[in-house]
Amino acid sequence: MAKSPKISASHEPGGLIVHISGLLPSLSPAEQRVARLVVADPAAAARRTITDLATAAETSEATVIRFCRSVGMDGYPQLRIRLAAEAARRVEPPDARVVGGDIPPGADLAQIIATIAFNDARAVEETAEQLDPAICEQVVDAIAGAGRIDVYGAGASGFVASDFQQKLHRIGRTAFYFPDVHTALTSAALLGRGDVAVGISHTGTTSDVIEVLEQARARGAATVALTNFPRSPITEVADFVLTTAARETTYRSGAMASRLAQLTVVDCLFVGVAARNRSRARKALEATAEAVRSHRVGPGRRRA
Amino acid sequence: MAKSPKISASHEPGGLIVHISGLLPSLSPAEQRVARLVVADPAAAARRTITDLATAAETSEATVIRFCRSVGMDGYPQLRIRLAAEAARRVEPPDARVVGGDIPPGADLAQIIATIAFNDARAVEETAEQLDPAICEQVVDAIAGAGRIDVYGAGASGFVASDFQQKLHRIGRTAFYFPDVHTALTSAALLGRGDVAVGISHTGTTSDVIEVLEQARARGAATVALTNFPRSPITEVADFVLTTAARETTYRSGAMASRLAQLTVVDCLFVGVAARNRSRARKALEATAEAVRSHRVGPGRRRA
DNA sequence: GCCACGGATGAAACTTACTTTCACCAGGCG
DNA sequence: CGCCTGGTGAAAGTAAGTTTCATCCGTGGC
Repeated sequence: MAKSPKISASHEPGGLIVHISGLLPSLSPAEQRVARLVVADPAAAARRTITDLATAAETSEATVIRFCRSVGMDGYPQLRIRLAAEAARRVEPPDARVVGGDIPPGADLAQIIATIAFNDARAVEETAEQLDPAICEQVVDAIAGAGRIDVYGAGASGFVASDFQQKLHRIGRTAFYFPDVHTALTSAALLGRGDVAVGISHTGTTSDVIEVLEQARARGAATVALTNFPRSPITEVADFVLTTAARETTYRSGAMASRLAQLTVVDCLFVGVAARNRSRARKALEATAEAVRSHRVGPGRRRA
Repeated sequence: MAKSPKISASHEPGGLIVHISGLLPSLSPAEQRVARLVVADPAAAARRTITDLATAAETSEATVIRFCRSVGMDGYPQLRIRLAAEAARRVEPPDARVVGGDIPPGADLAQIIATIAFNDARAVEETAEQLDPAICEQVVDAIAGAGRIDVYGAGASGFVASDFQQKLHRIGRTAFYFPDVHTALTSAALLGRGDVAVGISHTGTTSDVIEVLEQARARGAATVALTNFPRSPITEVADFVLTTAARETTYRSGAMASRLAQLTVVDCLFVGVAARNRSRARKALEATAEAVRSHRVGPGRRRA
């Protein structure tokens, strides 16, 4: 029985379409008509029902099924989803993104969005890659065992600092953030051995933050710096230096990508600390979530 | 009220999966079970028959159909094909990283970092993909031409709100943020036609923010909602709805990835507004940068 | 506490899509 | 000329998908 010439369906390296066109000549006339339709527009074929496709190929459903078997599929539905997958794969690159650079003057919003997202995502990824787990570990240890944690930051980095403080607080660590330098200095003066001070500054040159960190260090607290520049002044007053990897672009300023990168680092530290005592952290989180529950309204019903 | 906010319903080029996870909370329990299966493994779902999937989700075929309709498909076959296409597009199974999931108890810091960074980066990318430039454009227009802009947000979203306020302020737009609900309500009551109110809430269920936005809308201001869930209550009081696409994981809470996604959206709006009047924005930015210069120390200073 | 209401749900009826069977036809060959 | 053979579609059969509808359950009004 020379029947059922099933061609290796399981593995068609060049793709299903290539595979089909390869054995096109070996198909019967009616099947060839089907095959040609499929090859011409896989995506469209995937959308059609078997009856539809049969009609378009001027043949019967039975032939379409036979075609499916001929190219190694189980049946029509399988062919359909394979075609859909195939079609999706060959549409790929819409890459109009402006890499790393500034936004061009004439850019439309879609371009702006793509550019920002790309740079933001890359900053996050690259930051993670260059983060030293060993140093993170030490910082996490310090924070997890700290009597008190002060987080400092000014301007855009202030948001990150504030966020970190709030996170630590939520899992039951005693943490503070001060928007005001004077208060921060006062607080730093009250730190001591066993406490931790975290200073956040993208440029690493914010004198306020450096000053406060210096004070904290003088009092015996462990100091941590989070900056984009490993050689910047802030690193000189820090016991531990964590760096972000944002290639900040010129004018758009606001340290946009860097802020995301900072937040990522903060999140890592946070999760690390929380993991130190899972059950306690979880309980604290649940308690805090519960606390705001009454400020939530029921989930949205679909609009009629 | 609820005059159908502009949720790009048909427009979800950012991926079906993202779209579905955004809709998840607005689905009924049985539909959610289906949705979770689909999101967890789109490729596998595409291979299943409707009966199969229904059984796996411990529900009936009818519910699966309802689910298809809920996410905007015609029926099951269409969903299947879209899923297959989707699954094909996202290529690699990310090796050790824990996708979208929680951090495993025994994870070491390197793993934690990789996981967080991956999810964060993805949230940013997927958010950008599903953002509707047309709606952004309208929002940017509104903000660029607004007499006054109020930004509302509570908890974690409060940071984002505050950040947005600060950004707008830096380029010379009159913007406010209020950490306190009462003050916010008061301010909202003073808004009027030509003003813009932006409400940020990851879940879209924060009653405080909804309330304030509602007030603003009643006074004639254009209202913008930024949330992860396109069917959540906040969208009912918003003229424009912008969505993030963070698949927030369970316990680690704090809406970590979502916050980055929110910031990305905020940045896009910011740059969009700044681009409306480049020279003025640039001048404002330079002025603000100049203002803090004296708080910066020279690079590589030796310890003082 | 009762009842009306509306949404959620699955069983079953129903429709459509897919698959198999089978009879037919055309051509090739003894 | 008759018999086989592969290709084909009509029609029967089966499975998949869709609709309908009765039931259930929670909610809010009285």
